[in-house]
Amino acid sequence: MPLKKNIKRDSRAGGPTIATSVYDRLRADIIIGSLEPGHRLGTDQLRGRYDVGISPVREALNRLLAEKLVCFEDQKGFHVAGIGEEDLYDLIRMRCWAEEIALRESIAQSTPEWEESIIVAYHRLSRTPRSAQSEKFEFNPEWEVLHREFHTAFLANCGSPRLLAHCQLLADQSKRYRQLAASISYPTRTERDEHKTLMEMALSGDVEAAVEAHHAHLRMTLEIIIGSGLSLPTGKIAV
Amino acid sequence: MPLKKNIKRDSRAGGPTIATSVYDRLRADIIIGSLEPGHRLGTDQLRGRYDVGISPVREALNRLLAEKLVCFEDQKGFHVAGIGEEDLYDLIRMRCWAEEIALRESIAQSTPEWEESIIVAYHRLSRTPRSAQSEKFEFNPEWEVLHREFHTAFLANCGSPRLLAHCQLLADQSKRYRQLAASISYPTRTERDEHKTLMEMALSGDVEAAVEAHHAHLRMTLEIIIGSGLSLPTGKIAV
DNA sequence: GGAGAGCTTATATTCGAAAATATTTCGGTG
DNA sequence: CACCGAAATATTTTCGAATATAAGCTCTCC
Repeated sequence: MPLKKNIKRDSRAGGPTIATSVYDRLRADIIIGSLEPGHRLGTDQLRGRYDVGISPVREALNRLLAEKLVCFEDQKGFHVAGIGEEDLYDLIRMRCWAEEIALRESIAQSTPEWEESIIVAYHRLSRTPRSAQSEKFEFNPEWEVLHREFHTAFLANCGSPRLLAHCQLLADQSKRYRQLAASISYPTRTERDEHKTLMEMALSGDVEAAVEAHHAHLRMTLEIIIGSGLSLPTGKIAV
Repeated sequence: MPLKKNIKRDSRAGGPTIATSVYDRLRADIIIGSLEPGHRLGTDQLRGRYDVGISPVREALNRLLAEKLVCFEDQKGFHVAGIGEEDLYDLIRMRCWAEEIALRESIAQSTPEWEESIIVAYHRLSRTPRSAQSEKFEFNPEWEVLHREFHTAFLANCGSPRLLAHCQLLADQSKRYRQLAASISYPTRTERDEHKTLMEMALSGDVEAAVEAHHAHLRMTLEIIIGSGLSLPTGKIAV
């Protein structure tokens, strides 16, 4: 259950507003799945859940529209955006396009610093456990941060702030699917090996091999979920 | 000056909320430039400008974050996102990438309906005046709607809702630059000819020619603004 | 002269009640 | 039983005052 503390008690000077804190927690709850796709986000409900007033709740909800994790309709309020098979296809496809461009640009402008950042990111990621618990999959926030840094390292040299931002946004939108895939495939999938391959291919300078390895990695989420035969909840998709 | 009516007087049942109306007007004012890049968006100021309460103003501002037309900092409020030369380069480059993919996919899956939608959109656009006034450039909302429909027609067959949405978002983000370019180049630039070329190239089935014509068209905004020697206001860019 | 503390002013944020709107329930009629 | 309209209930949205925070200004001390 939600941890109901520290939002009101301490001074916020120089720190996040209540609205920003609610935003962070709402976002995390949607990504982890404790607020499920399609779920109504009623202001009274959230007020109770996060122990805050209506105004910060509404501010947070409006801000979450930017990430397409939330849908909104005038006078009908907000609900968690849906997920679905077709959307997953589209999202992975989109990620392959965007990240291919960024990867190609990054390799084309390869520098020693870029290469080193990938190696360091791989090293950090590989010494962190994928799951917070070993018997069953449990979201590990630390691994997630390092995982994002690892993947960002490949794209960071592309020279386009907007492209990089877009790749990040797509990665964020993939998180819900990735959590699902992780809980299905854990502990069978050896992501560490996949990450090593990505690094080696990128550092080899063989653009086509690097791109293909990258695509294969992104598609794994799709294959795991579709292969599981799991029926994804429908509900309105936000793109 | 802002038209201060019809927000409070009529029942809103089934229609847009006050917040949504403010959002629309704020957005339009930013794009047209009456709210300039870098401009502080104080809640008291906007309250007076749009004759509404603080809550709808804040709701609208939070929603505008999604389109990167507005920047926000906890406790420091909102301001209009900046524009700049480097950002313009990046944005055009990004648009070229994204729209190239969408155009290639659309041509690859060409259908008679797709072709017809382009022809109809061209016809509608070409019989509408670019400027609301002939002696000098004045924003013509009708032309803008048809212009967007024309460009969307080319990409709509790409089969990816997310890619199409992203192209739309990039086009929205380009609007400020496009208004600027239009006021510089009017009436010299003959956009109608450019649009005709785009149509012909796309319908010819020559993918490379169509893509190149498309890129050239997108780059015109960049060339007009850079060629004018105009110094773009700086200020924080939102990507 | 510069740095820091304290005070004042401006404005961002939050509060929670009131107003507006949507949804559900109930009763009447054909 | 089905449909419609009215009333009741639930929820969203807005209101505007109160509270919290940042920014600017002044004074004092080293």
